[in-house]
Amino acid sequence: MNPRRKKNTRAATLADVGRAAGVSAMAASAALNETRTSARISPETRAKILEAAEKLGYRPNVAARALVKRRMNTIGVSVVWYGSELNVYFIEVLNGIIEAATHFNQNTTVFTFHNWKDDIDRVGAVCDGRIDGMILLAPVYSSELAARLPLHTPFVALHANVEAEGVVNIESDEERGAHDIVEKLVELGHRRIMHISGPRGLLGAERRVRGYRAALLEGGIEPDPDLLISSNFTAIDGKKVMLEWLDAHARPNIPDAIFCANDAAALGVLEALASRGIRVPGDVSLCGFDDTISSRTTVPQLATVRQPLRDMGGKAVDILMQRIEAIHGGGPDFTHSPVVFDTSVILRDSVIPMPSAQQNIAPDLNSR
Amino acid sequence: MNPRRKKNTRAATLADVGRAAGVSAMAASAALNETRTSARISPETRAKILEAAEKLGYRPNVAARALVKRRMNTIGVSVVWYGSELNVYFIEVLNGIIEAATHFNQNTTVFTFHNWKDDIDRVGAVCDGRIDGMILLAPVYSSELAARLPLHTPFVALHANVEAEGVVNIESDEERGAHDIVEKLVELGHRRIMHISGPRGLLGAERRVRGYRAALLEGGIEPDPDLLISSNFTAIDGKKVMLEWLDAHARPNIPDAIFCANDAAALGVLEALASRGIRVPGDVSLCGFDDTISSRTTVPQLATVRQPLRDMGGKAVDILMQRIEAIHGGGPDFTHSPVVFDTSVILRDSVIPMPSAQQNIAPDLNSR
DNA sequence: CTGAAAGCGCTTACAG
DNA sequence: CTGAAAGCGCTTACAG
Repeated sequence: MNPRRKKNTRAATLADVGRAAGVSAMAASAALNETRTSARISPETRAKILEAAEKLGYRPNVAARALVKRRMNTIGVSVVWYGSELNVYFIEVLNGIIEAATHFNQNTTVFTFHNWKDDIDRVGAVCDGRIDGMILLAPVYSSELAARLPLHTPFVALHANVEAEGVVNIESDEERGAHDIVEKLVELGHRRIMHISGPRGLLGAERRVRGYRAALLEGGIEPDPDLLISSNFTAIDGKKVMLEWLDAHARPNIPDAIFCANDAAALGVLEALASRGIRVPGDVSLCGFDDTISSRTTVPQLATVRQPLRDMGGKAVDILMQRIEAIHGGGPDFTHSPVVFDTSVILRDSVIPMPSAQQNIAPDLNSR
Repeated sequence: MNPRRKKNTRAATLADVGRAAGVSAMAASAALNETRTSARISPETRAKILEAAEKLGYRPNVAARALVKRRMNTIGVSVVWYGSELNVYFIEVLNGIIEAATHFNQNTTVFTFHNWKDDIDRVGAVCDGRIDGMILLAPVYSSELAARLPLHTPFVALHANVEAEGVVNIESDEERGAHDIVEKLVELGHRRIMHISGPRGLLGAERRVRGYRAALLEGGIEPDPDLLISSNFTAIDGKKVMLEWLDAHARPNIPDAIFCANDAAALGVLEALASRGIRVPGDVSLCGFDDTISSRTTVPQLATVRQPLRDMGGKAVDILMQRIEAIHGGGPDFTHSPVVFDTSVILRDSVIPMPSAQQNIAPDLNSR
């Protein structure tokens, strides 16, 4: 256009391709898209078009296509950052989401918020044509706020802490998982079992507390309020509350075992214990929840409850895609009932039988 | 909610807003965007327009806007997954990227590839208007391939392993970092210092090897080829190569200290040593590189070289934004020279003075 | 100061 | 079978 050489090379358009091949832009579109109607393009013409496109490095402009197709081929993921650390839980789920999205030829874009309550409008604001659907990751909001989500965008939630009408939730049997790992600790001879919970009131945190209490009671152990500490699912806070507890209690009173509401908190606890010279698992057994990468990169490796985070992320995409297809017509209908995944206990080096149960064995051998 | 169950709720358009307010779509646009020309909208009209927009839940369609503005307000991040595990290095960098992008009001979309060499075309394919610029994370490709990157999209690389023309690279002084930590080991009395490197040939791996060698030579130690092992930056392979080396060597020949090319490899080495009853740091000192979260969650905590990964991610966004602004006119010019961050040695419990230098001290006291 | 028109790049539906 | 036209939703540039 401009005879003066401009710095920014402009991307080639369909019109450019058509011009180079001596056909109309429309013919180029038909040939490149292999639409039904492209049968009418003669093989030679089509070859010329493909060649021109290749030579010009033609890429269909996604915004233009989206405008007419009303489809961006992109799914959004909304997540809140607590503090400023992206946690590993999120990464595992994102892993599954990206993988599944790629399988459907969809892009994934991540939106981060500070706070579900205040930012729910921003979640809605993002539904402006840039995404075809949205996955809400561990959302916490009121149902009134949830009602403000735009109707024209389909939503799927994962680990939702509140039920929103018409939003399918993907979850795991957290209460069962918590129960099973605490039951295991009891079987191994531990009696004074501490739980470092998530924020009280959140569905996920409460379910884990319920499982913990149930397993204790089944084992004939009366839950000790002094051994139930509330934290917020982060390593930093896990470390903090553990140190505070240790400061307030004499060394002989440390628990036999500690069950943390998630792996991140367990990492913080591990740091706190190490800094006070309390050995894991020699002095206290420790376990987490989630089976994130980090549970395998601690030394000792962390016993935990596995929820198939990656699969759960993938499932969220599957369901979201069904809803998107349904909206765009043609797709089969979808279900509104929550999807519940099983959990399983993963025993690793951080948990050993209560030492008193084997006091004739030298301490060294406990850690192999 | 909707009793009519109108499935296909369509998002409100500017025309809808204009109609509701009794003005043209263009007037609505001017009022809502507060453009210079919007001064001409009377306060009453503007109020009516804002009210109508609010009531209709109007959101400017991003695809339409992008089409005319040639701007998506989205930056892409390209990353290769080795195996199927997203590693912690990536998480830290992504943290910084998302944070900075949010600050500039930009979205971040992550593209994952299997292999830089084969997928470089796919990196280009993604430059189709959906992103305004791209960050390449630790890319490995040939400069010929790099030349195929679309000219119309600005790129910034982080930890690039090959230099591509016109692509600014963000890096850290890895050679210096490796040198400094090995120098420290020498100062502490260690002589037989092993290095478990990254894949030979990769820029980052070579720089660390060079720093290692230089520090040895400065300390009057002739590098021993038997103590230089090549691995691939993963925990799994780090464990494997360490075990192989131990199998091939008699116990008295184990090194005084081991410097791993990254933290992940060091975790694997830690496992390998533990499985053979070799104590860290009692029998051998160990250190990594990167200062990822995992270096703080091992017992003992891992000495390492810190590179400010998060800041580096943020810097990549800063520079990319400059280039994007420059292309869209108006912005200040940008530099093509690489940006080099400082590294620093972080000493932690996994490194102690060479025991022979303090043989009168009981082993227990070494680990506090 | 105002509104009508053109155009971003593409696809779909419709005449010829 | 083919090309010309309309339109997706928005903003910019241009007449009145």
